[in-house]
Amino acid sequence: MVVKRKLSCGSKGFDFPNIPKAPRSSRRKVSGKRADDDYESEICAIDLLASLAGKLLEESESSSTSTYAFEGDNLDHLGGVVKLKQELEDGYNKPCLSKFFDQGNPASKSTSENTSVTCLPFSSLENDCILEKTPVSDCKPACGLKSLVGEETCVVNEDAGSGQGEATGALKDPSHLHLQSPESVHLDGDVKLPPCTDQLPNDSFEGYGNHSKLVCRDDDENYCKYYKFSDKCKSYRPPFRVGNRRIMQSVKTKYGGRSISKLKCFEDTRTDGRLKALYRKRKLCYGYNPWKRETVHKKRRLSAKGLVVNYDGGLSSESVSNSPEKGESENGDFSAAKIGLLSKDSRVKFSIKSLRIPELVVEVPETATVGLLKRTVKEAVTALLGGGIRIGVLVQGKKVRDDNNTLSQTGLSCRENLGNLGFTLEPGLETLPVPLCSETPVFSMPTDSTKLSERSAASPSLDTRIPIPLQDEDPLINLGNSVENNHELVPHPSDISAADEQPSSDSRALVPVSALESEALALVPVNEKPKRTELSQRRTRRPFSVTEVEALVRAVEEVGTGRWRDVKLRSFENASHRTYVDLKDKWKTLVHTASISPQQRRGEPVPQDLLDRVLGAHRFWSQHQMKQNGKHQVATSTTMVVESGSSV
DNA sequence: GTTAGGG
DNA sequence: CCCTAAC
Repeated sequence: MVVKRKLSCGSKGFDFPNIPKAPRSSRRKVSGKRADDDYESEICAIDLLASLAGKLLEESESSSTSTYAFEGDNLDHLGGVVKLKQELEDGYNKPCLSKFFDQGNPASKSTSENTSVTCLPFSSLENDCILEKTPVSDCKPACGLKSLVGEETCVVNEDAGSGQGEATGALKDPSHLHLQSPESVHLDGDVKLPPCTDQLPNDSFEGYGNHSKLVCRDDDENYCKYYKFSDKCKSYRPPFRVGNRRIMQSVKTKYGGRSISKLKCFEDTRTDGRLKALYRKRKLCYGYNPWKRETVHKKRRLSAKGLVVNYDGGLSSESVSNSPEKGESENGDFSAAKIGLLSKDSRVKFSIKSLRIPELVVEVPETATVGLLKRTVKEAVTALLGGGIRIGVLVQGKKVRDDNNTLSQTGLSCRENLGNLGFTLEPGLETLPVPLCSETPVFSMPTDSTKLSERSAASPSLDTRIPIPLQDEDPLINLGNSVENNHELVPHPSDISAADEQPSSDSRALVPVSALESEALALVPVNEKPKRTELSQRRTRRPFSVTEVEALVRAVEEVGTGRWRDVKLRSFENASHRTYVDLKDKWKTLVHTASISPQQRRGEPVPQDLLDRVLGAHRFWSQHQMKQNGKHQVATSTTMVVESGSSV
């Protein structure tokens, strides 16, 4: 028989010292581990560029060419380097990149000296991230890619992080990709740069042969650099090589002034021709700031149908003139001059003004804020790119399907009119619609997925439907990150798709969704499989109002702590955005807030009387729980005694 | 699915 | 607000 005693106590009268709850001490707190693929979506833009570079290179190669495997520090033999710099910060970036280079990284210097070749001394690689190494083609490197910052660096900017907004970062119309002769290498000025562009090191995106290097950086001055060779070269394995390519990764990160360097090796078995970005720890490359939010730079306008998002600028690359007389780096580790693999002729320069995702469909309610819109678009782009994207090449408006033809065979050479070269972004093969979030019911999709798929297959358009929470707050505002809010809804008289080679593909980048009473909307990317990163999108911070706090306090006073579900049902049943975990967390912070001096408190002040009630309830229910525990123990032993003695 | 606690 | 272990 279990002895049960009723606790007869009011909400006051107990003033026991706070006694910690029975800790679940046995459980180990495993530090949050990030999925390896967390990074992939975040550098998908790099992936994209690299894929593009690889594609271009592939097409420029004749089928028999690779000779050398880049191994270890044999950078002298690199056929080329493509370096991409990406400012990333947990998917978002900040404008300034200078620090890393200010610290004496020699790689940062070469580009600032009017050389079109950025030479990265291998010695610096230990701070870099070498992802892949493959044999370098010795074919006539018909082209190279060099990205531009200012004029030399490619910046894939997902977030300008600048008050100027509209900075670099988006993907633009493939038709804007241009081929240029070596003599006319430069950007069309279509790429906008963040305010700190001038600080950007000239650690630019360059390409020679098949070797590419990707550099990304987050706002904590964390850098990752990736080297990658065209997959095409996989078939040209040096005799001494066995097995898969080895991939080395060296990541240097810095947190709070501390640097962490890691060197890893991977085996890459991938054969899909895409760059493989290998991340093992998100935090290795990105400072962890759980409150950071991201945006995508974009133009947007309100149309009759709704918001239209136009991605503008940001993804650009430029070919490199690999003239031997150039590119001798200070350290001379690998330069075009030393490489000597690149012929002086038949080189084609590409100035990729921009890439644009032809069609991106997201759904937002009218009441969504700009910040949420940005977030949504960012998710859409991330999902899009992360799902695997293919590059199509258009010449004279016709799609070039034979990847084995050389550029000249395709009719592309520096002597030809290259104005009609275009690139398209196409959805990858994996295009199963997957909900990105499930907090709320998924909307009906404006059009059936079949049609979307058809349209996507028939054109370079990509549809990605993304739900966003319907909220009245701009997370960026809440974060005090006001720079992004300088963006305005800019009326955009022209249809963003007007210049598209697919005029039929309408421009509804954003389709208004009927307002739902629920505070969150669902999204369904139509063509891309989102990655876990998207799935675990952090919710928008929604500070508790005093009213909510009061309701919470009242509920806790009534049902006690430890019954958060009841609290939720009792006082927050209609607040769909408040989960019982939220309430529990809020209570936790309330107790803490009430325990500290008013001077230490932040945010919207909570009336002292409420805080007093918090402490009172906390004390009471803590004690109550203790008594419960003690009673339970007594009861247990009593039961045991009874059972053992009852012989029943 | 809830709860507790660390991050 | 997220994540995870323990229930």
